[in-house]
Amino acid sequence: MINGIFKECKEGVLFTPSCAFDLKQILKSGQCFRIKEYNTDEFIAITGLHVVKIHKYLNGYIFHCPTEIFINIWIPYFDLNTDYATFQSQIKDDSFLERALKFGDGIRILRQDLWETIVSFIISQRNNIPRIQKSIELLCQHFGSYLTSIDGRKIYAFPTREQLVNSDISVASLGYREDYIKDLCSNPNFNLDAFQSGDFYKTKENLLQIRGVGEKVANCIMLFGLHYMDSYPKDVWVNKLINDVYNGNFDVTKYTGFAGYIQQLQFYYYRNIVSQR
DNA sequence: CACCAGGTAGGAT
DNA sequence: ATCCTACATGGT
Repeated sequence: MINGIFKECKEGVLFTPSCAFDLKQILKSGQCFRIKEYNTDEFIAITGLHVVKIHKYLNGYIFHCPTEIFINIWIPYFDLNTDYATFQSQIKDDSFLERALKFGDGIRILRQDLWETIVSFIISQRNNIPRIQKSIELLCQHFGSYLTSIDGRKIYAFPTREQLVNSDISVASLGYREDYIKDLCSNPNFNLDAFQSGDFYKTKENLLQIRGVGEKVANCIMLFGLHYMDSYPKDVWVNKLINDVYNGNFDVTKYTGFAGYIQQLQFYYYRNIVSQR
């Protein structure tokens, strides 16, 4: 682990970050829709069939799980083996980005489950974040496997394709996106292995074959579900910011190797602060 | 009432 | 190839 240290404690694992780890920022950064702060400084994170309670403790976080699970599941999920300090040190000569970094210095790019990411970002199109979260929560509650209970809250896994394919998913009120999800679940040609080639353009081409996936959603899936760090999704906020701050052109090639991280910093700062005035 | 939300498909030019 | 518009739903 590069940006912090961890050690066993009686509740599980105490993780003390040295760089770029703030759960509140991460859950409000728009890359994931299911990390929840259910009480002040008490969080639940879910990936695949794994659930963990995390609570803030001193200048770190306690993960309520065995050390082995922390190492095998949560270190990769929170991308703790990537050094964000190196990325951050390359931000200079750009006062907007410097302010964005100051505001969102706890953001990391998660390594989320691919299937969940595909479905979630199809739902995200022309939608707003609270409603996306609600729809996804309804899908999980109605069709996902029950995992466990944390402080009285029942936790469900994200539904598999098999769990969705013959279900009436209208309870999630996805609007016109419901058809996209149905198509995805029932398309016999769809196979998650198609996105594991390791080639940026081939992978994007394959993603664009999915009905409901265009340029922007494909880039989100590439960044958040496949960890292509050079993917730079342009949504309404990023387009607005490029116009307002950079007079219409932002040279992303300056940040090769971590363009997606730069995008997250810009998105999080602009959406939460600058545009609120 | 109009307008917006982490856009895209399908059709017209 | 590039431009245009309809699109479900719920919130302000």
